[in-house]
Amino acid sequence: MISNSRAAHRDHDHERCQNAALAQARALCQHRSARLTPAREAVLHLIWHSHRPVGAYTLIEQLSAEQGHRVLPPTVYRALDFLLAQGLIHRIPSRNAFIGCPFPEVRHRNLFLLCRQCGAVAECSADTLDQAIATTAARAGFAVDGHNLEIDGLCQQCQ
Amino acid sequence: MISNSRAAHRDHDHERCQNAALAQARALCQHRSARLTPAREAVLHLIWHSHRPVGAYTLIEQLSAEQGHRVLPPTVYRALDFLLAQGLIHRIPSRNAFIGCPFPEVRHRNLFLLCRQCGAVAECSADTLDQAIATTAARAGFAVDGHNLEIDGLCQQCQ
DNA sequence: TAGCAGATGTTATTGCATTACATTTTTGGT
DNA sequence: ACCAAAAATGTAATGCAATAACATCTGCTA
Ligand SMILES: [Zn+2]
Ligand SMILES: [Zn+2]
Ligand SMILES: [Zn+2]
Ligand SMILES: [Zn+2]
Repeated sequence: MISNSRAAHRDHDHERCQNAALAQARALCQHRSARLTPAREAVLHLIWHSHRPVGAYTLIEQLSAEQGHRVLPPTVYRALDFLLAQGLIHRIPSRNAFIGCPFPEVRHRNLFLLCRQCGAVAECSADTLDQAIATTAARAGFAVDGHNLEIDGLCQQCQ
Repeated sequence: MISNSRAAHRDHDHERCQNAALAQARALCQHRSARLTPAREAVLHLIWHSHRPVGAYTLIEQLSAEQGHRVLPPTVYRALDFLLAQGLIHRIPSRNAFIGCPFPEVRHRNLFLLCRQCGAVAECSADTLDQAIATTAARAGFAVDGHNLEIDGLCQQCQ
């Protein structure tokens, strides 16, 4: 099992998270010949501002402030689409919000731990759990493409 | 494990599903002294029209047609809130839509099988899977309130 | 240098959900 | 039966999330 909950749900030097994520994104995009343009990188940087999911319109506001002129929805949504396609961010459906992926180089299913107190979201990837999900689906004769698991509760810090 | 996938993802006499759901809802509300008013029952009936999740604005249209006058959003959302609180329906966040719960009398976590072909959604309750989720969360020091698991893929009929 | 594909700018619209306040209906105590 | 409180419903307006459609620009390649 890999997880970023130790960082996400604790006090930590978050600039390291942010810098690491940006560096990794640049490396990954270079390797894939995908173009991490300034606009896309700016959105990714804003998303990594914290471990809390961010709404698209919040990003629009922040980006507008940063760039000194009014940024419109399609600009941000296009950047988000790119980042989603590259697996650099995830969308949290229950929140209509986006969060940075801490391990974009690894193919993985979606598994999030959402703390109702501090709002931070950690991501995990657990093969045993993915297996259990596959098994359950198989018992219903269901062929799995993918899944999204959101676990609500309290992180260790907030208990 | 309990599941309605045998019915939801196959040809079947769906009126029986609908009638059973309505009857059960009435019984449950009576037992709880919760008021399943005509408006609420009408919404529940519409939701049980099929095994596909329904959006709120679709319900608004259908209810308007049924009642012969313009029904406004808060009317439907209030009914939905009631039905959600009673566990008679669930919201599927990834679809912004609602679906009837086939076993509202049993306390359970959310686990849905969404067929990308036919659009039907089956619901399951699997203790072993709930356990696996709890275990995974526990390993991250996370105290679980609840979870929502949406599995995308193809149902047996559509494979 | 012409053409193309990808990326961005711009305007408008659609869909989903809630706030706030007025009115009506139901309920339980007298 | 009567009244007050609570619950439910009606109504208007608004806010937030996402997309459609079309124009323009940029960088690459033939
Ligand atoms: Zn961090
Ligand atoms: Zn991820
Ligand atoms: Zn049915
Ligand atoms: Zn259910």
